[in-house]
Amino acid sequence: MGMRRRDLSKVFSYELECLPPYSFDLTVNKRTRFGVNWYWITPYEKYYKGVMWSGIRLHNDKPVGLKVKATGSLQKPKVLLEVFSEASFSNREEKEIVEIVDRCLGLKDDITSFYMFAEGFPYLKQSVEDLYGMRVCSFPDLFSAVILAITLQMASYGRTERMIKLLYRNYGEKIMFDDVEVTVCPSPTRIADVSEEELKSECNLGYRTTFIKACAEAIVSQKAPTIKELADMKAEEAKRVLMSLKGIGEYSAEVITPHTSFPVDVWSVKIFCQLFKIKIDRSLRAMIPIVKRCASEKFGRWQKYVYTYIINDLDKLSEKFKLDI
DNA sequence: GCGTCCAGGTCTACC
DNA sequence: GGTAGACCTGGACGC
Repeated sequence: MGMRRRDLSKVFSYELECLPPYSFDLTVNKRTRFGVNWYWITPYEKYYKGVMWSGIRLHNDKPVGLKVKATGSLQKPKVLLEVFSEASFSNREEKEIVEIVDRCLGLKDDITSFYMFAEGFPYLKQSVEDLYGMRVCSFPDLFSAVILAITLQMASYGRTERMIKLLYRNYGEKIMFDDVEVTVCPSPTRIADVSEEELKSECNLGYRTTFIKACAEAIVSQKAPTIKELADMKAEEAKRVLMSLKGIGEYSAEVITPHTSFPVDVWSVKIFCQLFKIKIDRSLRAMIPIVKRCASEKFGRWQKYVYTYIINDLDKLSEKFKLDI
């Protein structure tokens, strides 16, 4: 395979505005699932002393290095972004990069309204206290979202992480900037060019291989929308379009969509039934639509925030609310 | 140790 | 318009 490494240099910096309260640390360094840290943009990014080095791809697949840090305080937050690349950017590209980072950091989310809403639910009140300032992160592009959604299917946390890391290691790209090395997401073009046999054996993807490849091809041939296009659609429309991709069912569409959603699976449905006091009177899989309906009625536009705050606070919630996980 | 079972979802093929 | 059964890999469990 022999991954070439690109050396990038600084092109521009930008100060992003964000609505308080904002915790950069809790947002980019989510400690989900009992001490396990989840990545912000790539599993190979570096986070050290409040500074994040990560990388995205632009529309033309060109890798871009990001150095992001928060200055100021929870109540007077500022985010400083430095951008690295092999070549300079057009104004439009600069704008695209800033928009992606803004969205991935959830900077413009009206979190104060969510916190007021959360007052009405004891478990949310607790989570807000525990994770004060945390935002929901969006995805930089459709393909990285698709990779996560598909590798989450029918797999333990360990297996998901292994598949993702193999995909990034084998087919992603190494970039070096600010003396830090980061591996970015594979481009859909690269994955579309790899044979199914190779992809399957190199990344242990199992039957998910076909799904990943079909999605990569749909993106390359522009049959799939961009994240931005999905965001501009109505929520139901975005979900419908996502579900028309091979390997993307309801759960994956809800993981990927930039709109609010509640991506319950057979593992998390048990937790939500306990918190929402829903009686488990059938198989866990059959409980999923019931829990989803309940979440939609109770939480409306805050569903994704509710989901993320609960899932990221299970250590404390399970203790306090005696959850059987 | 070695087989067997089945999972944190989706598709296909049947009603 | 709804649902059983197959599907990769690999961890859990029975012997």
